Amino acid sequence: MKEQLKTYFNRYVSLSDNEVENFLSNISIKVFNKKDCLLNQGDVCHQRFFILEGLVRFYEIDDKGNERIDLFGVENWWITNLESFINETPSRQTIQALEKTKVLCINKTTLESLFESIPKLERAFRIITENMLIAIQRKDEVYMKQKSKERYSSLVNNVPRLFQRVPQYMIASYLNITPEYLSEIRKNS
Amino acid sequence: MKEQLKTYFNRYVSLSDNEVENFLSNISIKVFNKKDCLLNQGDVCHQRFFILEGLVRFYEIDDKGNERIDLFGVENWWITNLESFINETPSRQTIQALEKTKVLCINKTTLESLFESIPKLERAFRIITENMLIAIQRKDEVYMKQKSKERYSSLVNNVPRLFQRVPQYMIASYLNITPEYLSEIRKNS
DNA sequence: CTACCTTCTTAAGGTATCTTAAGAAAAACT
DNA sequence: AGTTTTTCTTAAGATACCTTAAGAAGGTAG
Repeated sequence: MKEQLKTYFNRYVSLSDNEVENFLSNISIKVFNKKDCLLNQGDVCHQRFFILEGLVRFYEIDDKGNERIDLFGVENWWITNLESFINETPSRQTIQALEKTKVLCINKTTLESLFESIPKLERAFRIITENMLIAIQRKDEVYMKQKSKERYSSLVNNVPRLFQRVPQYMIASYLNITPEYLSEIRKNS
Repeated sequence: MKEQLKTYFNRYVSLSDNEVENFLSNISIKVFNKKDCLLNQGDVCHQRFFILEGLVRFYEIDDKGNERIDLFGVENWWITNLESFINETPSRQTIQALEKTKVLCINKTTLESLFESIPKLERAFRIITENMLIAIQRKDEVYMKQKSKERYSSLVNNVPRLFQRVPQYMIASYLNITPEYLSEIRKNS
């Protein structure tokens, strides 16, 4: 686990063993079973989670009671509701484990004090946030510009593994299509 | 101008006069006329721009030759093609001035060396990036979940000033609606 | 093995939105 | 003031996608 984290951070900055130890001593590990929620809609998100193993979804429920999935989180991703985390406002979204999921948890004040003591960690988070921004902009490019059928094939081409781990109706929700129409699309392709 | 920048950064971190001076001595100022491009599709984006005065749009052209506006940049916003800037890959988007626009320009290596010499500046950019991420997630919430009519009224309510500065067909593009249909929506509301 | 629950498919009819085409209005030049 | 260019509107017909409803298939639990 220490190795996994070190390898991960070394993509962005070089942390010494000491710094990794310091980081680790400030975080906790939690395991969520399938269907458990890491964060409930309405609650303030006090933590950032780093997914060691497993899979989660970040979703919201609209006025008609339909779920809409914004994002899946897999191994080696940080996940949180950033708006709720930063402003300490109630989350409009839920984060739920879709498999048994093991995460690192770090809360806001701890993270801020770690940024003081390990500046390279703040750099890593600056870069990680930039990468998240790029990822969401890329998703938008696809989703704003393309029709359902094309969004579906983008996903098939870019993240084929997802289809083995997630039921099709959740893929549909993530693609912003009804499950019925996704079924239709798949029949004709 | 120095004051504008100082006020801006002080939202996030407290920079001393010296640090602001240091920052200023490393940047340049440019003025773009209406319709000038800050960045052309196909070019690598080597700079980040801070808008002192004016208005720009960030847009791309799809396969059918239609423009799609991702984002407007107004006073006190940083704008860049982050993906192109970070990976040094050709930009799929163009950044164009919609009014006479005065910007600060800072290039990548300069910014990185400033991060070394002024750690608080890196913190400011970490926070600025987080806020951009939140803004884009909020936009997505509206755009994925809501129908055209609702997207239009969200924009009217949240950024009414935009309508005085931008032609309606660009609003339509930003809302991901055809100009004809936006016209229809406005008629019935 | 049977029963239940979750997920996926099919099809008919409806609606939001686009496409095309044309003209009106407004703004920008000369 | 007149001409050109840009922007906005209107309307008819097309299409992508949704809604509803029902049943099929597959998994899980008693």
